[in-house]
Amino acid sequence: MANKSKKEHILKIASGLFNKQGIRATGVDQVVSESQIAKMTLYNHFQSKDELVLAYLRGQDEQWRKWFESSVNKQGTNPSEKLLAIYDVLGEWFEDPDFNGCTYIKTASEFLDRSHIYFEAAHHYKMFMREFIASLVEELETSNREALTNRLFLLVEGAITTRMMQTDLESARHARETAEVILEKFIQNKRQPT
Amino acid sequence: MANKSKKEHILKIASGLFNKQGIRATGVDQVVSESQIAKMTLYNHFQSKDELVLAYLRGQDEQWRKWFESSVNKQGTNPSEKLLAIYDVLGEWFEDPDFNGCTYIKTASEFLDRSHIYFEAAHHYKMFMREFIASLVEELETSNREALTNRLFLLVEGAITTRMMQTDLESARHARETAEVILEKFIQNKRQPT
DNA sequence: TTGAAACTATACAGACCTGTATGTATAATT
DNA sequence: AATTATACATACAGGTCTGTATAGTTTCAA
Repeated sequence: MANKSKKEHILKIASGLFNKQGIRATGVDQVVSESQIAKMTLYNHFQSKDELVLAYLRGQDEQWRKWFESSVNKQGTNPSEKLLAIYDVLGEWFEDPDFNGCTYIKTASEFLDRSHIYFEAAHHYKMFMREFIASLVEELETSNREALTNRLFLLVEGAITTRMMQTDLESARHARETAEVILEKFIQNKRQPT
Repeated sequence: MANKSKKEHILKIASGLFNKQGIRATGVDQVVSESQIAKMTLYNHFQSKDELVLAYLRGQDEQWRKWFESSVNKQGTNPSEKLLAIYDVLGEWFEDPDFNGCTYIKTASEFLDRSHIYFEAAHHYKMFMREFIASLVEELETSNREALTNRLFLLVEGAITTRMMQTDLESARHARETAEVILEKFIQNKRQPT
């Protein structure tokens, strides 16, 4: 196994455990034993568990967002279609048998202190989602872009949370249907009569 | 200090710590020292940390829901007013300087295993919120009560999550404004002309 | 083939965790 | 006055945690 890929291997195993069990519940020893490496190898690549966790948070963002944004852009051709596709892609995510909720909602829940470095990271990465919506809304013809962004973002977070909590297994569809109503309300109707 | 109130005192201190720091991050020793009691006193009242945690989850539900439902019922006189009042009351909750997010979203985040007793408890208590909405929707004249309940519930959970994550500090207002649009869409317009 | 870099295994330090054991103090009840 | 319940302080068992120390082994390039 090559030098660089060993670090990636450790990070991959650790990410899986953090996602499934939580950060506090996952010890370095478990990461070591499941990665089948020596403990010192981990500490050669990561200065501390903190650094490993931050790499995990960064990696999840890169990986997940790449998948999410490309999936959305594939499904929709114009901005309002893309905005609605967000909820369809969420639905695909929810159907993944490995779906374990949103890394950042979970991390913020575990480290609620706003000045904690993990909370800050979680907040930071979560804002990208909001900005992705905002960038699509920007392309729309509507009077109040910020208000629309807030509402659509709210629906995304609600869908993720209710799905994670198992309180609404069809939350993605419900969010989409709600988004449709909201979008209609905000968009100056420019549709061609068919 | 009376017999019964000692148990309540311990539970109160523990609940504050669980809420602020999380369940895993709060050790029995800290509960003991901050309660200013002997460790054996805690273990005389609670068989284990598990039992203390379950008492915490139960207590939060009783306490919070009593406050929430009575606040909502105070603010609204008819069902649709009450449904919208939900988001105003959420807003009041969010302004509490001790606001620390939803106990059950946090607990589910910390103990993601669906068969874990804490996750089950969190899910259980969370469903009461959904049922509260459903009971109000029940009184409305509308065609699809379940669909409306799902949407309003989604907005509640989205508002709580975005507020906890600090990604939308006005989420209660945004949820309310969204709920107004949804409600209008679902209710057969029976308003008297004014 | 030699030498540096990376990895391995094992042991340990020091702090934390949950839960128990022991013995004492206090106050109400019998 | 004796009993009972409750609380107290202290110590400890046995396990976990993060991180380090040490010494031996593999890998790979010059």
